[in-house]
Amino acid sequence: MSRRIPASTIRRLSHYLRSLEDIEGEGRETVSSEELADRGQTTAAQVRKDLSHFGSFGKRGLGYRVEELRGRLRQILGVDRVWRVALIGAGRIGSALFEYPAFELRGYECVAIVDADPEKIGATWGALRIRPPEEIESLIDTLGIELVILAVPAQAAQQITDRAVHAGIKGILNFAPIRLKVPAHLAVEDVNLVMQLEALSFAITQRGSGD
Amino acid sequence: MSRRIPASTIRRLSHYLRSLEDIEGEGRETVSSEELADRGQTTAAQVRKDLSHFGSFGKRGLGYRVEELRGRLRQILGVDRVWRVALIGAGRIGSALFEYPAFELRGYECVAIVDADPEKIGATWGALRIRPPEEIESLIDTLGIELVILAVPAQAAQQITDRAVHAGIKGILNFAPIRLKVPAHLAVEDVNLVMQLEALSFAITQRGSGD
DNA sequence: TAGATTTTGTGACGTTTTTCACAAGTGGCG
DNA sequence: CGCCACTTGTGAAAAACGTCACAAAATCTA
Ligand SMILES: NC(=O)c1ccc[n+]([C@@H]2O[C@H](COP(=O)([O-])OP(=O)(O)OC[C@H]3O[C@@H](n4cnc5c(N)ncnc54)[C@H](O)[C@@H]3O)[C@@H](O)[C@H]2O)c1
Ligand SMILES: NC(=O)c1ccc[n+]([C@@H]2O[C@H](COP(=O)([O-])OP(=O)(O)OC[C@H]3O[C@@H](n4cnc5c(N)ncnc54)[C@H](O)[C@@H]3O)[C@@H](O)[C@H]2O)c1
Repeated sequence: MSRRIPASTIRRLSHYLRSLEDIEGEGRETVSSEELADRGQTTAAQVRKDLSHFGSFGKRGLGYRVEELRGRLRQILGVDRVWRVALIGAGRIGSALFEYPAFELRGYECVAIVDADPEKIGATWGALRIRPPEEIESLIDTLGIELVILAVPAQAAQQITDRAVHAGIKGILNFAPIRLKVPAHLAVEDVNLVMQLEALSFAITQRGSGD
Repeated sequence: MSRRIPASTIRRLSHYLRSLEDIEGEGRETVSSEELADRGQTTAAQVRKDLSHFGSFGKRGLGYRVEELRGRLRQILGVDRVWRVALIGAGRIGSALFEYPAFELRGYECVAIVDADPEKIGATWGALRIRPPEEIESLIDTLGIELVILAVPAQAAQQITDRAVHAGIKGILNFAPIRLKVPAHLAVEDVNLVMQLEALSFAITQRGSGD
């Protein structure tokens, strides 16, 4: 039951949640920390330590009730409710994301799409009409949007961010390869695929030369 | 000059490299650890420690010569050469990635596209023709492919991986939301956007209830 | 009920990573 | 040249994170 939670713990909690869904799908009722560890590339002690930051959810000798733990994790991760999301940038990556069903399945509901291209503004994607950037603030405000998926070119990203932040959003999933300047309290997750490719080439290069 | 390098160091090195490119674009010749730190959301001491794992590249009193450090980082990260990449899965995310210029700019050159859909096989994207999965091994072999960008549905991912690994690839950028089973020496980077959204909703939820 | 068996929750411990602090280089300038 | 201002590189200290080991709780068996 501690205060500051390591980011690595949060990542693992997401894995545990996915594993629990799988296990529930298999019809199982309980699960041990050891099994969760096996499915998540970690150790049983780590699983228990991770969970212990938030309380004690298991029964000694038995393990965890799958359904209960799943509910607890959803609560902890804040996915026990619907999050209203705006997609800003209806380009290549934006359209792939929009059609990706996994987001909505997890409670992230895209309720607005914004793009600056006059050719795109007004077009309909699913049930949504693409809106111009001028409407960002009012959309966020009237639709109660808390999260933004930012998929615009790098040079537009900071400006859009400032406006979204000003309108009261709470978190950003940022695809633009820049470090956004935001108030300290705001949550930002960067998706940087070039960095991940570089991690791969480093690992491969290192391995070859190192030992 | 140590042996085992933290993953967080590698991530920061990528940031430093990008910052150095910006700085070079601004026409500057030298840079201090402090300025690199400011641009990278870290500290000057951390920058110096990160670099010190690989040697000493700066001059006391002066800082680092931008061009030289950039070259060293490219060498360290293994991006001082071209990496041949296969894109497997020519769907929504695959097509966004294929058209993303940042990869090629950094030396990741897509030299093959594979998809299982008969409607897609044979189509041309840029200068490439989409190949059927049966050809994975021979493409990897004859084209000298070392990296795979895996953008197929989760249920196909492991099978494709096994074949690519068998054919000798060295790293995988994996978009499928499963943990791939690969030999220990193989480099895998997972892109898991749902996990990143969950990190956001956790941070937001936590902040609200915590303090 | 007693004893064997299982598995959690957690304090203590060990390792990794970050931060700190400063001696030692470097160039500029009077 | 000698001093000053600046900045690196790096041991040592601190903090963060992960692992271990075991008492405690729960079930099962007979
Ligand atoms: N394509 C990829 O695979 C990929 C991968 C990782 C990151 N990214 C990053 O994601 C961002 C978008 O990439 P993309 O490939 O989809 O580019 P894209 O050009 O296909 O799409 C960008 C969209 O943003 C719109 N836009 C531009 N300025 C805008 C503004 N001020 N307000 C609202 N909309 C605006 C454009 O009209 C366009 O529709 C870029 O920052 C890119 O670096 C792309
Ligand atoms: N769309 C997104 O925004 C997004 C985001 C993150 C992760 N992902 C993941 O990326 C993967 C692809 O997603 P998508 O949205 O592009 O799906 P998609 O259905 O649009 O594309 C998948 C492609 O893979 C091809 N394919 C299927 N089986 C194959 C096989 N055995 N060999 C070769 N090709 C095969 C299909 O023909 C299709 O073209 C999925 O695992 C998904 O979970 C998608």
